[in-house]
Amino acid sequence: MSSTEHHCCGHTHERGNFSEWTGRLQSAGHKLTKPRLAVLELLHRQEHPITNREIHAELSAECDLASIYRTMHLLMEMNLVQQFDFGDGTARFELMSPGEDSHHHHMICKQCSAVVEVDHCFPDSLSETLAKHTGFKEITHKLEFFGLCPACQ
Amino acid sequence: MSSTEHHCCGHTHERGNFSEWTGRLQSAGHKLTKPRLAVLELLHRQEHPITNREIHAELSAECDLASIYRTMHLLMEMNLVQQFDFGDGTARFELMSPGEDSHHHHMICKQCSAVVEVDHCFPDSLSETLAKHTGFKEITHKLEFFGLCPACQ
DNA sequence: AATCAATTGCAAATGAATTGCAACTTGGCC
DNA sequence: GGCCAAGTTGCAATTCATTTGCAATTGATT
Repeated sequence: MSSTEHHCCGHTHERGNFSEWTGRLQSAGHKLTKPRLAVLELLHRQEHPITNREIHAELSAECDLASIYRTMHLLMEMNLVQQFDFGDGTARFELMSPGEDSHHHHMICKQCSAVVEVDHCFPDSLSETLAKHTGFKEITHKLEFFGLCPACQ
Repeated sequence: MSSTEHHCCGHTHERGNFSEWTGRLQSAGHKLTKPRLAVLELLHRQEHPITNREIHAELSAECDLASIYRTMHLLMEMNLVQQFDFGDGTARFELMSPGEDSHHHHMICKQCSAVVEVDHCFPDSLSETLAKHTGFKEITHKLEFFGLCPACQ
């Protein structure tokens, strides 16, 4: 067991605390397995959304690809991750603090795929207008921006 | 040849004129083949974006699925169709009048998949704001709305 | 009508995501 | 600490959208 150095109190280098997520899992009756902990820990260190394949590339020793997909489904159901679509046909996921509204979007460079977070969200105001115009309810949206980053221009 | 009733002057029931698209294809050096004409004609009759599989279901007699995919790539390169992503893992396409700015979005019912066009789009000035904040250029975006349509509420 | 490059159909390949199932952990219980 | 049942995992096989290789066909040109 040389690759799993995460003891019960060894998380001093990380921002936030794991118990936020592990607690949620456990109190919902889910097991705290090695693959789930590994995936959570990896997600926790990311600055930007990451694909299941990328996660598997890092965790191939501790976790099967299929389990990563299954873990991600679970985390989605529990609203612990947000899924994004950067338009390249593979889903990307980002860990989300439970409860907190972490609604945001991204700007992706068409050339080098650099990612910048976009915290402003314009469509929220539009959603209400749209609700009136269309009669739809419970409106959500998907919005991502694409462009050329400074380095690629 | 009972299913292909499209003679050279028999388009009286259609809005717009085909030559807008066929002309573009031809003058760009592409052949006016039966599959391409069939796809264009079908796209031309659609109110909403349609998938390649849906197109193939209607045109299985005149056109192979692979050719539909290839035709769609061609039309995309030539900016004659717009591609949309309704979040279900299959691309949808909509014919676009050449030149004309047909930028728009959609509202899709999460339950019955009903589609409504959304012509409103937040002002371009916001894209400029983003450009300033992020340093990105040539900014485009993908935006779709999801909700419950009146019938499904 | 002949020619040739572009295009097609078919079948096989790719890549993301899902699933069946036997073997294996986790967490609760004694 | 060891046992057990339910929940999970790994692996392999499957599904579904999309792409591609290639030989046969077709459209445009002469």
